[in-house]
Amino acid sequence: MVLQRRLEYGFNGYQAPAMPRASRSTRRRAKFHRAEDNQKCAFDLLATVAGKLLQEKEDPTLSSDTSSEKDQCGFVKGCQNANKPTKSELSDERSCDKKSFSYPSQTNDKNCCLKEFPNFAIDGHAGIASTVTSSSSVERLSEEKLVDGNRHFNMENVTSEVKLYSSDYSKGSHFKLDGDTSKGKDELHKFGSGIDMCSSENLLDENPPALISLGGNAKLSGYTDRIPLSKGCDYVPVVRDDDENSSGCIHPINTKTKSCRPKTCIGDNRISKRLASNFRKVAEKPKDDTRSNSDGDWKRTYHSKRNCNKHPNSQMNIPFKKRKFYYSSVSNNNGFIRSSGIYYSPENCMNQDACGSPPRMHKDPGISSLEACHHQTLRCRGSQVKLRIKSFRVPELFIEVPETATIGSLKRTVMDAVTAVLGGELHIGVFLQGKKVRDDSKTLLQTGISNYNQMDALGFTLEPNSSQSLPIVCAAHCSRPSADITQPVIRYPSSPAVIHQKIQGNSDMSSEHQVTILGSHFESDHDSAPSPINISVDNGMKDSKELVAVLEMDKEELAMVPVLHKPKRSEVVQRRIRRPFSVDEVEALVQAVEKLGTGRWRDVKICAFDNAKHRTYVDLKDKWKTLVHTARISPQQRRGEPVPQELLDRVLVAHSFWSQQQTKQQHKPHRESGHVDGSVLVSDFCY
DNA sequence: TTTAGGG
DNA sequence: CCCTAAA
Repeated sequence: MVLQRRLEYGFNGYQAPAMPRASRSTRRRAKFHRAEDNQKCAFDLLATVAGKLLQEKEDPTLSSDTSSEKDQCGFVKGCQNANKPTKSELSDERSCDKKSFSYPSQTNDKNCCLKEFPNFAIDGHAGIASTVTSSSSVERLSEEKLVDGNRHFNMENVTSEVKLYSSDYSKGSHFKLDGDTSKGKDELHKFGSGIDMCSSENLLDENPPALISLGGNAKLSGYTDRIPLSKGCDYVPVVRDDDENSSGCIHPINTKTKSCRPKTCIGDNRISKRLASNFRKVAEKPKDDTRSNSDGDWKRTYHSKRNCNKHPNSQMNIPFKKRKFYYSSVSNNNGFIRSSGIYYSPENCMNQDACGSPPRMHKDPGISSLEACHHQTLRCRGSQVKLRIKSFRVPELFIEVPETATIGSLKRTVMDAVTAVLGGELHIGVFLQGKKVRDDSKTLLQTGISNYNQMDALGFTLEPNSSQSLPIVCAAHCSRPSADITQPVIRYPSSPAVIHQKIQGNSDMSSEHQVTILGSHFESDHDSAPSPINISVDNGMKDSKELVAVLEMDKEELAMVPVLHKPKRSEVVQRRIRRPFSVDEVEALVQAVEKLGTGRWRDVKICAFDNAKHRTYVDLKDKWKTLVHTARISPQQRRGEPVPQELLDRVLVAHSFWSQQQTKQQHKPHRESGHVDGSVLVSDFCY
């Protein structure tokens, strides 16, 4: 149920200047200290999406697993004498535990309603409006779209636009890319800035979307760096998606501040800081695997997960990744940005006849690939082909935020959306005469690119990586029967059925026209590395998610081909979903700790949570920590599902007891691991 | 890998 | 829950 009316912002692609990624440390600072910081990166955004979605979409398998009942007494008896069990003893414990105690079933099943949360759709249709949203949102969005002729908002940077849709007629909103002319030329040379999303009211009438001009370098408030933006922006009219059927995939984003979030929201802003380490660890945490496994064999699950990680489908569950961009560019007198580290190697084409290998991109790791040049030029100088990218277009984006959202959060959301698009791993597609050139082994000459007369027919596209960029959350088509809660129910729409899109060609500068200008109608590339955001468009234009590079002839400029820094796949990670312990789980934990004591979390895990794949011994340790804390605070201060006081009392007793035991053993290091004391005392806990 | 403890 | 030093 929609609790709030939301503003929905449609972002058509806009000129993509270098979109920086704040350093990790910066992000962390920003997250912790500046809630309104516009540097909040897209990772947070996506992580929030993922987390929210996951939370809302509990594992149906676990949720439905209500058959098991635990035999508390059996559990205790089985472990009664296992105060300090050896490995073999633990094996015995396990067997007895399994027989007598079953991991409490999940009870916190939740519906999959996502519409309460702001929906955020990143739709990579280059120049074509599209909507990716939940069905519920779609309805609302569609209604508003159909009725709302005003409130559109265009944010354009060269060939881009940002549209804002709102059902609220009383207000107007718009964004603008704030050209920062206050900075000197030196600033123009810097990369790493953002876009200043300014908002004002009553600026829009019922006509057309406000178009925002750009000049100089746009900035995003809060950014310390500047991105030089190309001048001479041209505008693209709003092209809206009026397809009521636009549904299937949603990208919920919680843009609220922490205080505004639903209590169960887990999409906290701490996500990104853990990305790096998670990237490293995701594959080495077998017990982190919470994938539901009917046979309870976590090892098998572990292996399957490992294998799954190598599988494309698995990668598609990875919603975001750590990205690092380096910017080192200079702008020439023409205002173009030159990336000296990326260029077509002349040697590859000097001797085209003998050049059996395709032109290779030489990439300086220190050079950003997002340096969208003002113009992309391809020309032939003898046998040497030089290219320059004129501009990249950011696919249109649709976001949805509550009306109560702050301007700052709105800015941040927009920034995140843009960053998410630009930060994804991209591939380069080459189009010639409207046909996609698929054979990488062909030479330019063989392909015809070296033909000067056909230069106008050459086009480049930035194609989001199918496994990483632009994660789209699919709410309506999540077909994972044994969905692992920790494995985000996130997928990239690879089927046209997932996302519907229409082109509203009501303007002379529609996206279609732009594409026409590019000299190509884009052929579908479904058969080759299906783009995660392939959109079915009824005009034949496909791969609309691609960022389009405009080619222009330029006889002066050095060839430059922007290329995105390719993040390592191993950096992809997803924060585990928060799954509060149920009372049954707490009870199981308490019993296990009563028996085994604190400090033996692995044993506790094996003993009481062996079948709970998503509970690691670290989790259990953490839970015990919180339980002790909870037991010590007043009931009024406690949050979440109330834990029976009886359990909390036991927690305190067990905790004090085992703390005492630890102290004793520290004073008696010579003593055996406490079998005698333990068994005697532990028996007190076995009622 | 586990434990322990801070974040 | 995450992260990580230390064992």
